[in-house]
Amino acid sequence: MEMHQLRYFVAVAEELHFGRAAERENISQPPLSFQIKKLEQELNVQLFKRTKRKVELTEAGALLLPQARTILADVQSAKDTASLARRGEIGRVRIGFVHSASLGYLPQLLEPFRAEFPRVEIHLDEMTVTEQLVALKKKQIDIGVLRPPIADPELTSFNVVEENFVLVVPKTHPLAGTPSVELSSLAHEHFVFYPEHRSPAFFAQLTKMCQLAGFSPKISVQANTMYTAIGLVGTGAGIGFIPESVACITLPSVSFVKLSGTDNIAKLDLVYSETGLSKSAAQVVEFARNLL
Amino acid sequence: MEMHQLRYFVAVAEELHFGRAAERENISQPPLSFQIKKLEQELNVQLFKRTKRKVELTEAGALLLPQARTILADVQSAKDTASLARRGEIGRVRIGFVHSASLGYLPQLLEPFRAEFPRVEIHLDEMTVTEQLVALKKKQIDIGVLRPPIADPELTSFNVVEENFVLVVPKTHPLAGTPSVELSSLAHEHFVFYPEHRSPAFFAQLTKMCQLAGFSPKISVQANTMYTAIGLVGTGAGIGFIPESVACITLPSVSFVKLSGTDNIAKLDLVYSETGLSKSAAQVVEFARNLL
DNA sequence: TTATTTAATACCGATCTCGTATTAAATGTG
DNA sequence: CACATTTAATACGAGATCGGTATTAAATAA
Repeated sequence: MEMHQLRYFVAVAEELHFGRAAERENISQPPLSFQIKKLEQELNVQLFKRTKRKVELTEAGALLLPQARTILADVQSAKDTASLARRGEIGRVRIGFVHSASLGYLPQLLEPFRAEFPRVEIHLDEMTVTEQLVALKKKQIDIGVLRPPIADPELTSFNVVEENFVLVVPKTHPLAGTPSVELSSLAHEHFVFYPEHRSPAFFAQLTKMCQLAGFSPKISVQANTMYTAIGLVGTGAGIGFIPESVACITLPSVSFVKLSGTDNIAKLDLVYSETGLSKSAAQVVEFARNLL
Repeated sequence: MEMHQLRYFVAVAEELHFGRAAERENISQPPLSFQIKKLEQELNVQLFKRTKRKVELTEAGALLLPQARTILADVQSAKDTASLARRGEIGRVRIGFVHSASLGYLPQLLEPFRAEFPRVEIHLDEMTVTEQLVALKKKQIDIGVLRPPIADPELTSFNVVEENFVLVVPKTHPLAGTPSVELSSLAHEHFVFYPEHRSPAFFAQLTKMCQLAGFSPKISVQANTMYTAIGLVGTGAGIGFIPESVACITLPSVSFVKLSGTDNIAKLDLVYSETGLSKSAAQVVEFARNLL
């Protein structure tokens, strides 16, 4: 049972006329008659009752017709799928991201992307920067969203978000309610920090930021996520830094204070490996680039 | 996109090895490679990532695989359908029947038939004898179940049920409760009869039966169905005849009495036209014949 | 009876598929 | 590091298949 035989069968079944069906299929009538006969021989059943004057479907033909149509439609749909896949408009993209990207950048990127590419399945995994770099190498994720800088020469990256840090303080702290504060005035404070092993570069950035302001931060406790950091600040464990976009999480026990001064910028980069990047992942990358 | 290309594609996708896939499809490796390449060219997308050492599906290939399997399975199912249709084990059979056959004969025939041929769709239409004969000619039904005799030489028929008539009388009638009665003793009674136009032969049979017993029946009212006849007897409109199998319908207001004497046989015939009988209808006819 | 319509048949040429032989490249081994 | 082995791709030729043209046979209509 060949594809063209099914096409021819459907054409004859719909036209009920070999000549017109042949015309519709852009072949001449004799080979069409031949192919129908061949199909009938293979199935060992008469599909059409034909007199010299009239063609009609047999019971078997009528049963076969909808199935033939389904098969041809499925073939078309398979072709469409291939076409979408070629353009990266269908597929699966696995994205790793640091927890702090989930509030600001990720929705900003993915909401419009999903609207334009509804058939691209996005698989999200919250991971540390370190984990993301490993997963990118192992091809376990296609794209990482993390805090720069990254050193690996095999990975491509570009900056997608730049925002200021803000200070989180307990409601009971003298700074609570202050519009802004100089970083250098915080030398005596105790800090809720982030563990070095999860994001060495981010840790280094924060430390260097403090040192440029003239002090070494006294770390009272380390929090795995910024959400817990805010919580810990609320319990009086110290004060902390978070990127502005995370400050949309408010607790009754904490206040946010602007940091004045330069070089207190929290960056977010999109990272991927050029080699073996899937078409749909490339679409996400391109989309992110155009968003800038 | 040809059928064999889909088969080859699925084989390679499952084996992930051109040599083994070729063996499985009973062709040699070069033409298989060629067909896959051709398919990729038509779809304009790479389906496999192949090094000289390893074959794996691309994203597009992985998306195509389930669809290809579906298509191949549907083709197989279409072949199965054709095979069943050839043997008359699938299809639609339209059966016309007189109302009085619905209680006794029809379930007796159709219940075991449906068990053996579950994919044959049975379409039932309650019709008068006259209507059935017309519908058979017009090919509106495939088979009729009616009360003989029939005269048409183009129709084939055989007897499927022979049963005695019983007498229906009101509970208040002197005969109520009597075990049996001679037909000839009913000359003075009024009868609930059946209209001649619905089944001329049946009407004639009943009339002749009475005349052989020595009287002409006095008809008080005519009932379209035997069910209404029983009801009318219950209201005191007269007494009536029904085939034994219909006597399973009881009303508190009526009694049934056996008729003694010969030639009071109600017959039911199965009728069909040999010409243009569908395979599945032929299966029903054969099944009915074997049931005897 | 004749003209017309329509599917089937006969035959030929072009294309396609498949097989054999061979090549090229990657991996594993002595 | 050279060599054997594995595996997919390439080259080419034989046979099958498909489709085209010309024609035939049969059924209907005039």
